[in-house]
Amino acid sequence: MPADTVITRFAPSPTGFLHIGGARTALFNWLFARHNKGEFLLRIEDTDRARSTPEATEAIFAGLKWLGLDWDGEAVSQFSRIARHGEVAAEMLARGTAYKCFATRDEIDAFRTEARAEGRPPLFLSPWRDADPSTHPQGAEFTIRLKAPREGKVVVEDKVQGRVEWDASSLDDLILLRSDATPTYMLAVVVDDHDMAVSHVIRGDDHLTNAARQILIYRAMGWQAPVFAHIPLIHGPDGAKLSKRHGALGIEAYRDLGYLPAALRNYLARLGWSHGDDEFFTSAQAIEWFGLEQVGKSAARFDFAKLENLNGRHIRATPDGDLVTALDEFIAAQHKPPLDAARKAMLTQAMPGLKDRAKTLVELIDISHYIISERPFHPEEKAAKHLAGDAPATLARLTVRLQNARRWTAGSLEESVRAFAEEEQIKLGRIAQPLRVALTGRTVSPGVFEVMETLGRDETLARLGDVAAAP
RNA sequence: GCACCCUUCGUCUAGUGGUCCAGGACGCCGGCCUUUCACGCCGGAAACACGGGUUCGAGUCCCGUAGGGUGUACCA
Repeated sequence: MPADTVITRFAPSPTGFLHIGGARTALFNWLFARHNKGEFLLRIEDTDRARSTPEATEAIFAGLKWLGLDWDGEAVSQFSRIARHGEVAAEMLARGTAYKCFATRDEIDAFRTEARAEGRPPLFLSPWRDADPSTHPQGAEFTIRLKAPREGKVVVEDKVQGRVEWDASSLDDLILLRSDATPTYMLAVVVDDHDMAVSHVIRGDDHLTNAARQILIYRAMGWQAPVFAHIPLIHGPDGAKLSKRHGALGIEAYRDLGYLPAALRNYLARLGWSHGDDEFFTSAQAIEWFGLEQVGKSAARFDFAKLENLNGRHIRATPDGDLVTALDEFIAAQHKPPLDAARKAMLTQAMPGLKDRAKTLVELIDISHYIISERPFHPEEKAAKHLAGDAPATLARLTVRLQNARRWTAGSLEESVRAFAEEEQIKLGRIAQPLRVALTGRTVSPGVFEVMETLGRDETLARLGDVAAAP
């Protein structure tokens, strides 16, 4: 593989579902890799054994698959690489860029508490940094710390944030290997990113200061650091950090709400990244256009109204047959009775009139109610009003005419109903609404003549009969 | 506390010193279309956080203030 191949990775920790912020990070990595014809890798950061669960790992896989973010190769378990992490720590010890620290947790905690109380920086400077090995306590537990430079600057040339620098004195000697010999996140990411030949690290900007520390580890090992790009976080509608309490729903919640993966990708890409005034685009276009240069620096708020609008546009842009398939899968996922072939055919036929009226799959099912459900219908309360007064009598007269209709198409049906309204000297609306309610049980539906055509003569007449028979 | 990042309509954003009395999109308001509701179309209200500089000229550069965010773990 050529050295200039772009390799990105998404590295979630399996401590819960794939949330929307993680999904966007994954999306940006995927977009960047695909744009550059590189690779998009997946690594599960499961070194925290207490909090990691296999269920969460599965949820992340499922979430990425549903969103359509395919990764290259097998997902890597960070925990499985624990031996290699230990090896690197040992090498750093040998190189003199790390040291054993025998300070106990209690000592460190006490130091920090005191420092804070006195208003001093709570940076723990280990007394073991330059200790002679002969003074090391025998058999005592120890951690391995990075021997970080005490002077100078640490610079991150970030593709999104620009040049950011810290005084080395503000960074502590972070722990590389815990006292139980397991690696910390800092060590593990660096070793894994290096070994996986990751060229671009694209992640949330909550990791920006971590980049400074990680660069120190790269330096200590004499490795070349990857290109960093810290993208801004997504905030909740109230501007606060997106947390579970603030509607940071798992990706599957968006699926259940009836959003299309294509729409979610579109929306998420547009959150923080732009390509001029383009708002509505396909993933192929996003891949073609994507670049780190057009990623903004400020946090964005999640806005359901806009997602919904975009979703509606994607629904309208989806071929009718695909929409029926999506509906079928959606219904199956909800454990509802599956659609039979006749209903699927009706849905496909009616879809042009249906999809204009739905912004989500949930709404699409709702507006398709007159096809999916069985007669007889019990009209909704406000719909029933259209069946009051002389409406049933008028409907009955219309039914007779309909029974003799020669052609059963929306066009000819409209002709005869219009003619009927003229004879009765009523406005079309006076008969169309009762007709709609009789046929769908609702006041809202696609054009009533299309509904009749979709339903067919027998079903239409049967529903009209139901109304006539009602008390 | 300290460090770092951010700040254009309610929201997402365009804007890389003059073409910006700031453009688009969502949402909102009004209208058209119409058998309902949508879709579509037309129109409207709505923003450069504040204060100093630099410059002939600043939304665009610099400094400060305010507000927001992130980090500061033997968590990732």
